[in-house]
Parts: sequence; C-alpha cells; structure tokens
Amino acid sequence: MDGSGGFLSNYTSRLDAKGRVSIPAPFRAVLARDGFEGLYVHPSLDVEAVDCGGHALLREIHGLLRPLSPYSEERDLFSTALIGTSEILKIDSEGRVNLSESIKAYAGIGAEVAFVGHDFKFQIWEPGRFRVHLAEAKSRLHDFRKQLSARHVAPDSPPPRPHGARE
Amino acid sequence: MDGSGGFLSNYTSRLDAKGRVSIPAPFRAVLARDGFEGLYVHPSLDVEAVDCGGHALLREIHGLLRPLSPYSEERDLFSTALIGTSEILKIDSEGRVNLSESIKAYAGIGAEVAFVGHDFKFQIWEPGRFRVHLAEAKSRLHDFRKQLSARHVAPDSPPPRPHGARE
DNA sequence: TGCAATTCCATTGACGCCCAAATTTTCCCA
DNA sequence: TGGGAAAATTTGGGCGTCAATGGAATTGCA
Repeated sequence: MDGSGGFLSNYTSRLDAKGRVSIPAPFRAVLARDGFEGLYVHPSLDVEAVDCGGHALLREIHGLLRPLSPYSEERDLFSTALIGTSEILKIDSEGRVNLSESIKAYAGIGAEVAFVGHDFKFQIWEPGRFRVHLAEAKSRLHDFRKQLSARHVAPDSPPPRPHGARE
Repeated sequence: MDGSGGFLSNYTSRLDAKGRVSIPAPFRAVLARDGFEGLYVHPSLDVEAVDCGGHALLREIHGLLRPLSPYSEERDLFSTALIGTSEILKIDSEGRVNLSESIKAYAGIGAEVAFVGHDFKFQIWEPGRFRVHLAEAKSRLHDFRKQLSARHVAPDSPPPRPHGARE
C-alpha cells in the first residue's frame, strides 16, 4: 500500500538478461505524483549507493547548494559531486530502468538490487551491502535512543547534583 | 468495552490459508478514530516484534528524524533504519492484513500471532515469544517496585543498589 | 546489412476486492 | 437468571486486476 507520503519500505529484485529492473510499483506511484519525467539519479555522498528521485530530490539538492557562496570551493565540491555526476534515467512503459555502468560500478551492483525508501528519495543498493549498512544503522539508532532515554528519565539514579536543581 | 483511549489488552489469532489475520475489532475501532488509511508497521526498535498503528505511531517515528539536519550522514542512516524498514499494509474490507515476509521473519511469526495493546500503538508478536517477554516484564516490574518501596521505607538511607546494571 | 538498443506485446503469478458461511458476542425478554 | 434472537466478527473462498518478467519485433546506428 502507499499512503500519501514519500518513498517507504524496501524491495529487492533481479536484473533481467538485458540489465533492466522494474522500479517497485509503490515507488512508481510516488514518482508519478511528483511529476518528474524519468528518474533523477546520483551517487550518494556518503555511502556506496545511488540516490534516486524526482523534483523533491532536486529541490533538496538545490536547497543544499543555495546557502553556499557562489564561487567558494565548498560549493564547487558539492556541485561537482551532486550535479556533475547526476543522470536522468529513462523509465520504460513497464516501469523499468537500465542502470548505467558507472552507477553499477559505484554501488557494486551485480545481479540484484535493493530499493530503499527515504521519504523524499530512495536509494539503490547492492543487497549484500545494504544488509550491512542496515545493521550499522540499527545499531547507531539503538545507541542514540539509549542516550535520549537516559536523559529523559533517570529511573533510580538521581544525578549526583548537589541540591534540588531544576534542569 | 473499548473506552475512547488507545490500544488495550491482547488477542491471539491464526493466519488463514492465504496468510491473512484479522485485526481485533477493538483495535480497528481505534484505528478508525485515528483516521489513517491502512496500517503503519515497523519492526520494533527494542524487541523482536512489530509496532503497528496509524498517525500516532508515524508521528513517533518521524519525530526521531525531525531534529536531524536534512543532508547529514546521521539523518541518512536513521532514515534507513526507520523509513526504509517501515511498511504500510492494506486492510481489506473485513479488517484483515497480510504480513510481509520480512516482518514475519523479524518477529519469528508462523501460524499464529498475538496482538498486544500499547496505548498509542500495538505490537504483533509470535505468541510464544510474547509469553516469554511478558514473564520477563512482570519480573522486572516486580524488582522495580521493590526498589521504589524500599526507598520509601528508608527515606534517608543510601539508595539500594540497582538490580541488573543494564544489559 | 549486422549488431545493439529500445519499444512493444504476452504470459505468469500474486494480490486486492468482494461475497457468503459460520462462529461468537451482545442484548433483550421471559 | 436462563434462553433465544439479533448483530457483529471472524473465517473461507472465488474472481478480476495489476504488477513483474520474459521474449519478440522494430528502430537506429555503425
């Protein structure tokens, strides 16, 4: 099912003999609503996967660049990494795309890919790498929540604060 | 009776030949009041069960992401664990859902499931695991209350040593 | 003209959707 | 307080649609 929100959940599927993969139908529904023609794609900045999306993703990218001063080195770097390596893939009438060689190389993609929802965009991973990445993400999230809860309720160990200080 | 509050009590039922389970009617009433279309589902962050709900649960999950800056590595990572593993299940006209394979795998679900109310959300468990979890929860709660009462009785004596110093 | 890439078409299987039966629960009245 | 009727819920199944996949045909390019 597909709510009215963004890209959600994850799906794995095989490339066929010609190297095509069908974008999961729920994701296609989001793209259709977004109204972008084709699929906007660029290598992800900090992981070995590719970011995909439509207008919403583009907006996010431009939002990242806008605050950077026009001729700064920083802006140049981002612009090179994001825009310079972007592609727009065609989506055939069946909802399939053909990943370019450079994309497959970057993400280490072979016979299968994993589609992973990130609300305004989704990522394409080599499934094995994704499993590792997901485990890492869960573990980090677990630590993060532990910190949060430790701060919120200190069940039976009142912080060794001298007096009755309100926080 | 079903109050006007959240998800309450627990129910167990079997999956049918097509792998469907009907959501207990009292829970459906809560969902209807919540107004969410479908059932928002996510592997629980703390236990081997799945969290289910509507807008209220969605708010909890997205609330973890909101404070993180848009294109940060941390944001990406957490959204992998949160959004990438969420699903929205369709509820048929009889109030049944079809659990995905990944959900069943995560929770170890076979032929039966237990629905457990948690106020603003409910969980789906493999019944055996739930019994174990419940037993442990009771035991932990017992210890916890013991500490509390001990503190009351001895108002100014040094606080009793906490139990399990945390996993 | 041969090769490759893209578009189009067909098959398969899964899933959503609807209808019907049976069991359980609720409520009312004797 | 017990029986029984009515309603609601839980089950089971059938059918149609859509998505995924594989192959065929057509077009463009060398």
